[in-house]
Amino acid sequence: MECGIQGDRGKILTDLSTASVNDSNFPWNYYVLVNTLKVKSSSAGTEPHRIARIAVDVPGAMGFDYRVPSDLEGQVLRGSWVLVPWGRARRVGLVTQLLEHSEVSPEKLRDLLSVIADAPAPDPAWFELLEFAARYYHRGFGEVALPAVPKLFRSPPSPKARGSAFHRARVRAARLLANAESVPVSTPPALTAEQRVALDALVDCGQFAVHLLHGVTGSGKTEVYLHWLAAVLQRSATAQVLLLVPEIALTPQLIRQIEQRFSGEPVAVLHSELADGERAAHWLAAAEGRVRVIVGTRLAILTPLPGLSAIVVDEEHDASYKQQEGVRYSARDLAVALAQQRRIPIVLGSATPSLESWLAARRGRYRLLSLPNRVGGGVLPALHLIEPQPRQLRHGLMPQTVEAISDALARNQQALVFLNRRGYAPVLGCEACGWLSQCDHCSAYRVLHREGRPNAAQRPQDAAQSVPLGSKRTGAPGRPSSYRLVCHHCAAEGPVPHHCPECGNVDLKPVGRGTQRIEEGLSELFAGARIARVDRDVARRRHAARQAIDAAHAGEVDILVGTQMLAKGHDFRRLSVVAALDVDGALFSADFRAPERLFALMMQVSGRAGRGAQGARVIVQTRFGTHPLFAALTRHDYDGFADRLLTERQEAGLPPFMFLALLRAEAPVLQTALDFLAQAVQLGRSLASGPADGVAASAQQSVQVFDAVPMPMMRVAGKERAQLLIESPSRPVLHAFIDTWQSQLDAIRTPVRWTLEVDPQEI
DNA sequence: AACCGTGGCAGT
DNA sequence: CTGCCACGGTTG
Repeated sequence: MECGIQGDRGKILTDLSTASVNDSNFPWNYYVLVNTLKVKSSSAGTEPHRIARIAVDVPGAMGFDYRVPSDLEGQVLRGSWVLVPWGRARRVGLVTQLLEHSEVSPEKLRDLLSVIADAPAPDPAWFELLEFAARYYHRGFGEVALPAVPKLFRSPPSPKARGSAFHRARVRAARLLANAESVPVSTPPALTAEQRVALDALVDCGQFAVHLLHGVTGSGKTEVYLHWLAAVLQRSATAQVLLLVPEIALTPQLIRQIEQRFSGEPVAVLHSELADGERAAHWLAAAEGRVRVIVGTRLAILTPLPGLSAIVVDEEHDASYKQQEGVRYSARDLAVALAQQRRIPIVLGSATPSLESWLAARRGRYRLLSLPNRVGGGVLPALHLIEPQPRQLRHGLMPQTVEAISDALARNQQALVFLNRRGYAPVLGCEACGWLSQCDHCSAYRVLHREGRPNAAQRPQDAAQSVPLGSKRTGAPGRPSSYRLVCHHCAAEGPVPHHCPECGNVDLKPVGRGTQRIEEGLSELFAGARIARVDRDVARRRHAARQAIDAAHAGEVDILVGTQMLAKGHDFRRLSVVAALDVDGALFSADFRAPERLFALMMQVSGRAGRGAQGARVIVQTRFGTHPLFAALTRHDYDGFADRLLTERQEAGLPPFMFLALLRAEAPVLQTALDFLAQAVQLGRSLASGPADGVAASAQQSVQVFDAVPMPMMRVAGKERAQLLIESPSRPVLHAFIDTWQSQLDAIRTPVRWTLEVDPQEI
């Protein structure tokens, strides 16, 4: 079997780890200069090291220097976990460097307190990944490394606790390992010829290679992953495999399926919802190589995995791989960088790959594997576009939509109504004067929510009735229900005013529809049908969303209503109609990625239909049925759509042909943020057009600094925000630019809070 | 992030 | 004159 993509590794390196100084394109002098300023290098010597540079969990910090007490010399290594004094408190830190001298004045230096004896052994490969991420996202090592460590290991040991956090986690992990032995074993289904071809093409020989597994919904990508990972595990007793999944897909069902498939093989699960103790146990078991199968969401990529031998990123285009706070890393990109660093193969799977991956495949840097057909000969559902006519709409549905749902119910099949807008109505308005329920703190409307009513799934007989607003009860006797106005962007919420705050008119009307209102409408249109709603409001109540989904699987639900929470991973056997409402907003969004996301979402939503049922249909109510996006959707033509978008992106000078970074600023008053950004623009432009030996080697490698603009949602939670975009066709040039620019920005004394984001996904 | 010290301001 | 709060700088 051929291993890797011959002759192309250099290219991949340039693309994904261009901050690496190994790259010949890299402006060497520049980089070295910047980094000596940031991390003072040590001179090599034979004397024992006296100073340890230690990363702690502090924003913006590269590391802090401590003296190594003489009795600890030899125990303090790069990668050691240590306890250090921090002001009057203590902190856990990681040793990043050993030095002989510190630039810090001697009177400030303090001794580190102790080495945490039973912490995991230093993991150089993990450090290499963290260093890459810190460099790539222009953050301190500690900012990247410590959030990647479970909270229990980060907090200094309390004298009261018995044993160390590591010890307790190890005990727990042992229980996890013991339990795994007792899982019934499932025999893997036979692969289709198509799946077999894809599987055979996957490399499992310890070479770096990126495979893009492009398979339509229902084509059995998961089976290919699981077969491949099982084969990798079989090759070596110490091999570990990592399966990354989108947040929404990490369900107990998936975990169970994986546990059954890797019979007797314990599975570590890593995601942010885990309780602290559980997360610590799974993390430690993974970090010490005791668990060989690791399944997790984006944060799992930053776990030490000493035996890592293969990576799968499922639904690689999914937005949840992008961390949206703190260090805004992309777990998918880091996964590719990690695979390259560890010289192991990686599979990126999707029905609608990101344009970044698609381009890489088109250029031959990623190897494209296709699963164009559904397993079991299932056909993709037919797409129907219906233009909503205001006079014909009933509770937001066109007659054809109502009819399709009726048909499905009559044949004892299920329907899914998809609407990416939770709440009862997106706005409350006054008909007399035009007042709208604007949020006081954000540039957004407060959303009308209905509260105090159980999910219809639990009380299907409790049909909702239309009720005048302001009423404190629904038609259901004794069951109080009230409306509230809720801002989706800040914590603000409040009661519905009894009369218009502007003109006093008492006739306030909900404008538009959210999932709650659609749910209510459906229960009127389909009396007796069992309806369940799944959105973030339902999911807030523990297990409620899962119960609704389980009920749907069990055939106890006729119509599912929900947001994109319903779009992924679920495979409803009897689902034959999917209706998507109100998707038009995304067609004309200011964000250039909106069409790409809408296409992926529509493919995913429609993929829910027809897996078990014949003649499945997807109905999209849109006023823009002639939009090329829908033509491509109708033909199930991702390739054509993606190629077309790539052409547009190339012409417009946008990713994946350009590399972007975003400087965001927020302040109580917009102008303050804009003033700061104006300085940043000035500094940036003189830097970009600087001397010939500066950042811009040629016009083709230049950095362009755009003007600062208010963010699309200018005000959130009382803060006004603005941003400025920089771009370059060369990643190394962009990174070198940011290094200098960032240090210039650091020197500006300003009350403005600013952050720099590399590879922003939302603009 | 969490903590401390400073300085401005209001209230006694 | 005292007490409180807000802000900004530091943590090695």
